[in-house]
Amino acid sequence: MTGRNRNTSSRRATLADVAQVANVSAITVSRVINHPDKVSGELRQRVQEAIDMLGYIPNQSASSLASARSRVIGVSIPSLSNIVFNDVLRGIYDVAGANGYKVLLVDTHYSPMEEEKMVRTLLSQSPEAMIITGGDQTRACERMLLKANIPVVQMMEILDSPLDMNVGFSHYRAGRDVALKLLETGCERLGFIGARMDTRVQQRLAGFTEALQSSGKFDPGCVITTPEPSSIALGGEMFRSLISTTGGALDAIFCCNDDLALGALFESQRMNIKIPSDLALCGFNDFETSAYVNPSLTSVHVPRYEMGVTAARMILDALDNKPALEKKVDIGYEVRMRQSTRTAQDPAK
Amino acid sequence: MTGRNRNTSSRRATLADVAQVANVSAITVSRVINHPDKVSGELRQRVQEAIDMLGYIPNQSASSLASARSRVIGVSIPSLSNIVFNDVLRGIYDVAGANGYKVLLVDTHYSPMEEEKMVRTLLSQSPEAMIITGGDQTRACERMLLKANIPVVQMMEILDSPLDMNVGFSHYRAGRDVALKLLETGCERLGFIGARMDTRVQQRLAGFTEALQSSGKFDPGCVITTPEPSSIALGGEMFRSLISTTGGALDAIFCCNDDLALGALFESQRMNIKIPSDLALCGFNDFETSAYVNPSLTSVHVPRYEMGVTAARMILDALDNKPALEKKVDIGYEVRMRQSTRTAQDPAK
DNA sequence: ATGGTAAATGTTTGCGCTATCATTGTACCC
DNA sequence: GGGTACAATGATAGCGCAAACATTTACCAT
Repeated sequence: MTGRNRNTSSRRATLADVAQVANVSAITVSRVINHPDKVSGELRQRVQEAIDMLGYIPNQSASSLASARSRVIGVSIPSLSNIVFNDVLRGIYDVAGANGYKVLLVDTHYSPMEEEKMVRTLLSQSPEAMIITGGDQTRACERMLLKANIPVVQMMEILDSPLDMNVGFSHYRAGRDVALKLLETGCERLGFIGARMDTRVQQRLAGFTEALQSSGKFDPGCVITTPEPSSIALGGEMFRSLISTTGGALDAIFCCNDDLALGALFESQRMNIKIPSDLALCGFNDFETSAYVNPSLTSVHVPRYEMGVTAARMILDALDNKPALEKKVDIGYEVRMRQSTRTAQDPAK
Repeated sequence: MTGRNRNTSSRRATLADVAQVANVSAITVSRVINHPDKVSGELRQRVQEAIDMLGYIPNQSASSLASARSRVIGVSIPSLSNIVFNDVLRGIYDVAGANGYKVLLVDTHYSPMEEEKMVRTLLSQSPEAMIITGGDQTRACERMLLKANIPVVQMMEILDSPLDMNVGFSHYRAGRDVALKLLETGCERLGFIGARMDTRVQQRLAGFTEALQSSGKFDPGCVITTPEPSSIALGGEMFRSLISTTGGALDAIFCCNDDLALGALFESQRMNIKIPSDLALCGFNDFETSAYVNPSLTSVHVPRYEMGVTAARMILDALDNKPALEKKVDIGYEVRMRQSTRTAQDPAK
């Protein structure tokens, strides 16, 4: 089979190949793909047939280069394993995909240095916009993002001075509200279990601490943290450790996320500690498990999917030059009181 | 500020800009970035300074176009919300990232038609390789993938005739093994709860069914399935429903995944059904929760992270023209017997 | 008829980069 | 001292596409 190399089978087909088969100019093929309304029905059909025949797939690199439009949104998250980001990503993908945008996703492993590298990688793809997590970027990373001159959304938390746009909620207030709610149910001695201790967890702890201090009930000896990543296993270990160091004198424990809280809950069952009568337990993020476990777990619910959707919509509006309604959106949260904590009416110990 | 448009501040810097500042040719700058060993130390430093000064970030579209290398691996998964894929993705990202590849990820929502569209999108980015899920592609999708003439890995399940490479395990054998293990512990009447019912779940059910039929213990009335996506809530509902239709005569239930199994477990606690003495329960995928919940949940453990790593490594080897050790890798699985099932020695009911 | 307008299609050019080949400089050998 | 070998750098061309501008045709109002 001579000529195999220069024919349809081997080389990837180009616009020019399609144009030749359809007996039109290359730009007409381009128009059929990008602006079909600008081509007559007859030609449109002829070109489409040639495209199908050759199995033509446009070369997006060439298109991006020529048109300065990549149709890519860069997204940076700190962890692929933390399922908190799944829902957020789903929101972003749903909105971006429905509007013809691809998502290029990177994982920074909670490291600003790595984030800087990853953002550079993303920017080299000429994304039309970026969605990044939190406000803890390096100076160099901020400079790159500003210089890129594209819409940027920082998500997950509310920032004092975002680079551009911002959607999230106040982890500080959420942590404070948890403490207040626990106090309301008659709990006096409150403990805290925290892992990873990224900025958002630190803010939760700060709010929690502040609420306790202002009612004179803060005891640093009841706070236990670790830089290790959260897991159910770790929650169990830290629970056991906190119970032993405090001599079992705690009324309630706030775990910085539901992984830890579920680990604590399961461990408490093994230790024969009654939840909530012996000890109340509160998590954060409100996983589906938390609502169904027995006793069900009090947690802070966050509209993560909606946050992803909002981030993507803010980006799209900015790209469409729509006047942004707000550059900063507080997506809120809700403390969901369940069986793992006591009720105000029944603060029995 | 005249001239602002043509200077560093506004327009994105190009190779030529860097070259001019460093007083070298453009190709030298390119070499500093891509083949630094081919440039003398002095020039390399001068160029690097110019790059830093201008905040130059290469345009990957132009690079891809000129070099026919995109450094992109396309990955297609059926669901972003199903956390089973998190671990797999983590494996892929870790290996791909460490080797300078970007991952372009799409979600097909378990639809072959959507998968076809998404694969077309991925191919338009000229990926150097593709990792896709399962073997349930449309004919057109298969044709596109073959025509692209790049390494392709189909993952998650073992296929009879993969398009190219394949890593996964036999869901059929896993389902069969679960049935056999449950029979070994003295369970006679086995039920099945399945949701989503994608091909892999169907294979688990087929294996499960086959094992029961060959020992004359299969009862289709004990099988309950739905095309809805799995969730803990759904697991609870289906459990309640299966218990009521079978009149509570079951010895054990195999849930097609751990979401459903945990939902069933939590619901059984509320219904005051004793696990495993009244009823044994087995899940699939072995989430972390399953090992720590009380009673701990028997489940089928799958090395998902390793599967992702293996998929990426197979791709890299193929791209390096290393002789692939095997085109098909069985990553295996393991039925982990825990407290939610009985033991062979103690088959008490 | 004449000019004017708009729709349909084509020609040219350049996006930013790298492969390829060409050139220059430098060390080294017999 | 003339040749060989190789390292370092540069000039040129072209990757595939779409923006910008040009041309053709059809149709209408005057």
